[in-house]
Amino acid sequence: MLATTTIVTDAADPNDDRLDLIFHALADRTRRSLLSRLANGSERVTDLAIPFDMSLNAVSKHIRVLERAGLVVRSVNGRIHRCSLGAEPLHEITRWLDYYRSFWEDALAAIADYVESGLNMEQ
Amino acid sequence: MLATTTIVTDAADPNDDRLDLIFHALADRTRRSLLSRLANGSERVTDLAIPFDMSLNAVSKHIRVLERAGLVVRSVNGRIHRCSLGAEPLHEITRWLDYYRSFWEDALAAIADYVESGLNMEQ
DNA sequence: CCAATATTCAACCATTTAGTTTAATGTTTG
DNA sequence: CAAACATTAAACTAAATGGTTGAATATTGG
Repeated sequence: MLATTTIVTDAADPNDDRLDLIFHALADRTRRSLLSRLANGSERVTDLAIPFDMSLNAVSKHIRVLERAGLVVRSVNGRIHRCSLGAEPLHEITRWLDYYRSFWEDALAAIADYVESGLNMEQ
Repeated sequence: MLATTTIVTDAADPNDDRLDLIFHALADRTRRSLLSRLANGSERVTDLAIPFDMSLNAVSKHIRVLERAGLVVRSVNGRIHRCSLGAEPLHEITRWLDYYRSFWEDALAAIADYVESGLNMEQ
């Protein structure tokens, strides 16, 4: 059954700030690629930058974006900055998805029903 | 145990284009709010725009961004454009998450092990 | 100590974004 | 048909983004 709660704006929800940062960080293939590299283990900034066709500085900036989102954690040891994956955002985004998945699937099921029954879906 | 596959760039992967669009679309609270509205059922553009403190045109543009990402599907009937949720992106993003979740959890477990065993994680 | 290394900072540029306002387009309806 | 309605199009602005280069900072090693 469809939930009846109407979520309208959630204006100024502090969670929204985090989701903005997380989704924005993931909306770039270079950054997603960096994450997939880190899934194989932590790496220095310089090493992370090697395979990319852009300056070290650019990669450094990308890493900072990931860091702001909590997707990357940095541990500084002398001049070496070692990056690894951050956990919370994955959970956060998973929670977001899980929450909406039910609505989504309900809504899509409803649409499928309309289609099946041959009714006009408009109006 | 940690996976040994090294994913480096995945350059020009057509899937990346889609993920860019999807994550970008989700990286805005107005758009996420629109999606949550649509989870309660399809709506006209005008109605969707009502609760927001911005012009109808701005909302119209947001809807187009969601549409490009496949998150919203539009069915035009006369002058009325009825919007509803699109399914594939949810699956796409879920697949992405599921794929990386294993690496993620492995990596995080490895980090936890280091911490537990009191070893220096750098180098 | 001095040079090389690892990384960021700062200033800049082109492009995209998110919003605005003012038309334009097409559809209903009295 | 003419006016109201639903929506997009177009042109514009301010701010953010993704990249560059060149300098600054701090650490390490010979």
